[in-house]
Amino acid sequence: MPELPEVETVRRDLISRLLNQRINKIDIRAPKMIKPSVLFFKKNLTGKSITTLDRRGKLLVATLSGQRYWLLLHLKMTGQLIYQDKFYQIVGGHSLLNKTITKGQTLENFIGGNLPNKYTCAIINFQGGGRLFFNDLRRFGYLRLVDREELTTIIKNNYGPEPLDKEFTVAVFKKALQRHSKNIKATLLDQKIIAGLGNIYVDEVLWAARINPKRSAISLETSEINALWRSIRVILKKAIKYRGTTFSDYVDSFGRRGGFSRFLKVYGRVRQACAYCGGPIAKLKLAGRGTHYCPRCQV
DNA sequence: GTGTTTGTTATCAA
DNA sequence: CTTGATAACAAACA
Repeated sequence: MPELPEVETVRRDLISRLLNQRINKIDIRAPKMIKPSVLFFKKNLTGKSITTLDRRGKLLVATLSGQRYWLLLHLKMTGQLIYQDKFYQIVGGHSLLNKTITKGQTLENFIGGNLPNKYTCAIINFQGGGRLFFNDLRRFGYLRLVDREELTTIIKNNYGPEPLDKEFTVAVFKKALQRHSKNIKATLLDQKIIAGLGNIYVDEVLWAARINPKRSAISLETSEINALWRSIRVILKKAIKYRGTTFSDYVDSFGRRGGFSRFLKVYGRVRQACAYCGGPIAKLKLAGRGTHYCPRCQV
């Protein structure tokens, strides 16, 4: 599931690969995922280039040349953005970049096979021969072209502070938590309160801070808020460093799995031993989501 | 056929 | 106003 570290990994890689290249041709295979319409999308994207690529929470925001429209890309649950330049070739049934595989990557790190595949929803072709594939098995994701006003409104109405920004101080965090009486799991999943966390990282940061996911946000002590704030920062940064978590479908822009999966302490580890106390990790449903935690450590 | 997986939005009830 | 629960979206898997 692409959350902040996964989207950030894709963003950084794409910046170094496709910025300022002219978009030549757009191939849409799943029209429902294109907003406001395929016709409008093609008309206003063709001939442009992406001049900057930013991220707000889990949303990618591409500024287009001309500064009239912005391209929003959301991967939702199973979306992938895979970029292949003109040097890609087929090796052992997989689409691979020569340069990448010589750096010590193995075939096992790559999933997805040749592109396009049956999950390819859109292909953006660039002048230099590069191609950006937007794949989405469950088709929840979207590509959306917006003007400046829509962009401002969308970001203002839907996204709280960026957890890795300087502005996200522990004081800001504390103030936000104290406005909510719902459980801390649901609070951290709320993108308006803090942007970018999803189900995996919420479970992980709560375990690291030893806070029970059922606790109400407003009930947290100052020491617990401090611990939680630190856990969020440390875990997100480490997850970015290791290029995100692959649990099912996420891959980076090279089609590679994330490296953070082996650092997961609770997510997907029900009945396995807690790294703190050795007791079994439990699982329950909270905020409509599978919630993993250690009942002995997280009180 | 049933339940489970989740990012996000919509809807309804309390 | 808040919250919580549920469904919807879509596809795969056990």
